Amino acid sequence: MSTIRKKNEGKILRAASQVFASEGYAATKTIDIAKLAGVPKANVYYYFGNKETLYSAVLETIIEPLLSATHPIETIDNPAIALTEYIKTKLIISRDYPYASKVFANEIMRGSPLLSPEIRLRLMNQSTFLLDKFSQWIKAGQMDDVSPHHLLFMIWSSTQTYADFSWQINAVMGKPSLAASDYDDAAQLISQLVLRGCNVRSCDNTAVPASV
Amino acid sequence: MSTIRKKNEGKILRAASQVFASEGYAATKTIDIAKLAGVPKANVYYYFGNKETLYSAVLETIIEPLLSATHPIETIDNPAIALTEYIKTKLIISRDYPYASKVFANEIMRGSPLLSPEIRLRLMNQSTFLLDKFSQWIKAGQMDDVSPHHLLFMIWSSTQTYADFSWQINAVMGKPSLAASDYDDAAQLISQLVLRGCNVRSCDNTAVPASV
DNA sequence: CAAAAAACTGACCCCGGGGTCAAGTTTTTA
DNA sequence: TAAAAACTTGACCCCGGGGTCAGTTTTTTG
Repeated sequence: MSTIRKKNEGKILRAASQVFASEGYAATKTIDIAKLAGVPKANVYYYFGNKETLYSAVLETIIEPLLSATHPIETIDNPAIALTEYIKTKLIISRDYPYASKVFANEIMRGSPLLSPEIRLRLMNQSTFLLDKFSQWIKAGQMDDVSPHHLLFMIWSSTQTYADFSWQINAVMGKPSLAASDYDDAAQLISQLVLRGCNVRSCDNTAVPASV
Repeated sequence: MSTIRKKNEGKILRAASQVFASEGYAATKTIDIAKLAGVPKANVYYYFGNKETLYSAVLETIIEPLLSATHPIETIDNPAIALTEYIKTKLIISRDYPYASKVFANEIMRGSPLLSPEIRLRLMNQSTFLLDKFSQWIKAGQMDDVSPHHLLFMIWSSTQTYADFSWQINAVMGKPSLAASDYDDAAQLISQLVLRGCNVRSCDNTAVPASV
């Protein structure tokens, strides 16, 4: 791929992420993406063919980070550390890919009509893996007998919310945007609720946050 | 208001909730609302004037339940019971108003461009009230010194997610729709995480769920 | 350095969906 | 029971936005 192509696809993709995130797929006008990217509208079509392909390309950008977010759960034995790291990773995704995260969330809300079946499958496999892992930990007595499904939904939603509802969160926090420390605070709170709430045992008792 | 008007406005409003929820504002065609309601498109305009007014009317339907959800926090002194009831109420809203909840969530995600300033204000006041209450409990030593903001976001997101991401949740649960007991399980899990996670003290120790 | 390939762009097409309207029909009112 | 008010509806208008294209410029290739 020529460097010109790479550069322009990048510009358009970044602009598209922003506009799709703030307007939603249907309300997005390709002319607005073009304007934000600083290219004529016809160029958007030259590089991506049509609006839906461009949208799919935006979706693709978040899949990789999303699929590798489970890395801590796959590689760390200690459930307290694994969960803490997973939560941290999910929050970092919300922070570092705010636009694509939002686009992805919207897609899922609509029943993922434009998501490729292959990606759907990989995401379903990932959630099955997570549920299995939680069940194992419960069986092994490493955490209380909570519902793995609902625990998973809680972790997903409370981390994802920082991207999806950033407007609301900024308003309630009374600031125009969150600082790195705010994400740290969120990670700390969510981890604490999960670890203490499920009574997660840590082998080396370094992972459970100190109580007051 | 004539009964004919009431009946038809109701039909159209219910249809509109569904279509707006599943398609989003921009992608919704008024003809689809009309079809679902079983009336000609011109009737939709006869009763609601235009698409945006109809959309606002749908939004209005969820405001009342949403604003009264804080009732437990306002009236119950015991934080353990108050929080448990609040979480339960929020989940019931997700369950009983799945369409309007989704429409509302979408509106908030977009920075609430179509929400009336008056409602915005009332919602902001409500969140300030909740934050104050949490702070009071912390100050009074009734719960650990957690971040009220992040705790609030966690409660909002983990209850709201059952409406917003119902597709995903049903898929991961492996069923076409959730049963009442699933919502009970969710309420139980979320309450447990909050109460134990924040070490909420209950005056009469009936509210903290038993550990395993 | 020519000619082929890639990139660029303004002008244009076209259709789908929001919204209107005029001519009805039904219901209410006095 | 008549006429006013409320309701119904098919047909229509219109424009905005997705998408195209032909002609040009720039870059690459051999």
